[in-house]
Amino acid sequence: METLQNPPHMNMKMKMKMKMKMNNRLVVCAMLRLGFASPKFCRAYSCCGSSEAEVKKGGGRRRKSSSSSKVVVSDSELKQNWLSSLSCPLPLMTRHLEEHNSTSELVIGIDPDVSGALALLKTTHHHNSSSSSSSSSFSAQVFDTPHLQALVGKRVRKRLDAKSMVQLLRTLDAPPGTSAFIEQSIPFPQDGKQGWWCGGFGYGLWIGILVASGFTVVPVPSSIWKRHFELCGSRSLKDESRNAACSLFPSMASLLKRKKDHGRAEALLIAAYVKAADERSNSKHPVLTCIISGEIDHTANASMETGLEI
Amino acid sequence: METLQNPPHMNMKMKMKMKMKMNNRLVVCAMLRLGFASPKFCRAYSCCGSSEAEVKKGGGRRRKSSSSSKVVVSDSELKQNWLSSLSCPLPLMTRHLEEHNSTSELVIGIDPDVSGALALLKTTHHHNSSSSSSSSSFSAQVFDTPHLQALVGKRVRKRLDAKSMVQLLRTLDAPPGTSAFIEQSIPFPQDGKQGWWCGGFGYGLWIGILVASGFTVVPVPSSIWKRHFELCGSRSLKDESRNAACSLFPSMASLLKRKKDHGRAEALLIAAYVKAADERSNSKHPVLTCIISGEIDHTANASMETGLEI
DNA sequence: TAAAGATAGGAGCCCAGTGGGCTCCCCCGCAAC
DNA sequence: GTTGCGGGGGTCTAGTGTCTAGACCTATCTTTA
Repeated sequence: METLQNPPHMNMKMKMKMKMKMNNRLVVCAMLRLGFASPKFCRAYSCCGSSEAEVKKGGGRRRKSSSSSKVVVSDSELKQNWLSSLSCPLPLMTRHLEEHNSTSELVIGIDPDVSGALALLKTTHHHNSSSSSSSSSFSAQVFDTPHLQALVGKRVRKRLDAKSMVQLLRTLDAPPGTSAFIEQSIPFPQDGKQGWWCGGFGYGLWIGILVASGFTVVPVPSSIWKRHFELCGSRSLKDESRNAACSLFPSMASLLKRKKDHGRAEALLIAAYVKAADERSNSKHPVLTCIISGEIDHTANASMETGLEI
Repeated sequence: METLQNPPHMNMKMKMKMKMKMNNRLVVCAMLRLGFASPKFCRAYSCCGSSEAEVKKGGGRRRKSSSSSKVVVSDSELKQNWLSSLSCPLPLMTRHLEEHNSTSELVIGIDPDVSGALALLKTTHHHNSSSSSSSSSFSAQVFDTPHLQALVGKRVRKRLDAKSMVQLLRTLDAPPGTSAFIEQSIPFPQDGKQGWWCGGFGYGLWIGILVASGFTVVPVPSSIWKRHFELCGSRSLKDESRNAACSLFPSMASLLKRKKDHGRAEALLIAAYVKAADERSNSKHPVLTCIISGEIDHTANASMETGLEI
């Protein structure tokens, strides 16, 4: 007997619309706090101060030559849909979230290159009763991305090791829904095809593993955190980023001595940037626990009308 | 406090070597049965009839210009390492494997393109006591790969939907270790960079999701199953593959009527090819339960000396 | 092993015999129906 | 909405805003220390 079952992604557009109505405010506010969303992006959301009509108009771009008004969703909706497609709740996620000790926040930064790295920042808040300022200590870890030698064509090349990546993530013992910030793969036009392929492969492999493992994935363009650390200068950016990581994490200087430790520095800086943006927002809870908003999608059919707040 | 922990992929080479000693025979025999391994490839394995010295010599390629003998592992080892890096045992996998009802075999075929599909073939063996021939019925399902509209540059493009892919895989209710055969992404040199990027992205995303979800991933070049179904002809291969899928799965003809159903046909044919190769081998158990061999790696430290057989 | 510099690159299988020969897409934008 | 055809293509953010300017890599291979 051969059958076709409707996959769960059918009627996605309708589900997305409903979910967005519920989650827009949380997600956009989180992105605002992080500095990921440009004012224009947020203005397009009705919950952030603009009119609903502005949402329907779309972002005003990409109609350079297409005169037909085939745009049914706005740019903001597209961005939001893409972002929310990068986090998938684990079956037991809700319970774990409640059991999660919220006094320590985990942030993961990932450089997805084949010589990249994964950085884990654990921030523990100490609410000092004797002073009004609450200090926070953090521990940082960095792991080189597991890779192996593979035979591609007639050559031996480095490829990411999916199994070891999965096992590495499991050893982190991060609670489900932990936010993983991954640098976007944006190759240059003059780069070779193999560079483009590898960029997409590493990016996709990390996203797939993270989403399937229950993490909340947020892509970050490299220019974002580089500007934050004032690394957008002209010369020797690789060395500058390593120096910046050394000054932020002095005890990791021994791990950042070599040129080839650039990937470690990048992963650390991504995580550090997110942490800085998080603390700047004065939020009491981990910022990106809001972004996930995945369990709402999971229970949308049951509590569609009441699930406006987590 | 900042620390660096040695990731679990350290000493990978040594671990790989030990694991290969244990798993070579099983994996290679499985690949032989499937027709994935060329005779030359298998000859390089001592367990398949050749001498150990031949293994150490390497594959005899890729030393076109490099006169230095820097090759320390053979081509076969590289291939095997890559293959074994594409399956990761779930923590509770061993138990689930034993509980798995072995009279039904699942095979997953995947076309990783953005308009691709996933095919699920479930074979149920009927051992008819009245006749000597054991018949087998199978059910086929096919799912379009979930995708969404994303804003890339100033354009709207189709991108794979990671969350829906994960949820789709969960609805399959496949036992851990189920084999997923995914078509390899091999772009052409004259193809554009975006094609190369997308090929790598879809390939990596599927692999990441599958490995993290506990599936056993086996990449399959498209030429393999196309030759098996004698589709390597010259003209209108897209239509031919759809016709072939229709004849193999007559009741799915309604799902393969359009040109754009090419991805469904490809996924079905990949799964059908694997099933055919599986049955041709007259194996009593699902062939690729052997390939996983992941739990050996998981317990290698404990039972390194005794774990020669599963 | 690490670094620097320069350019932007297929990959896989089979057969015959350690290289040759042959195969294979994909994405994306636009126009037409 | 689907098909057919033809060529191989950056993308992102922020500002001077419904466009422009300026920013950003990567992989792979060879040589040198």
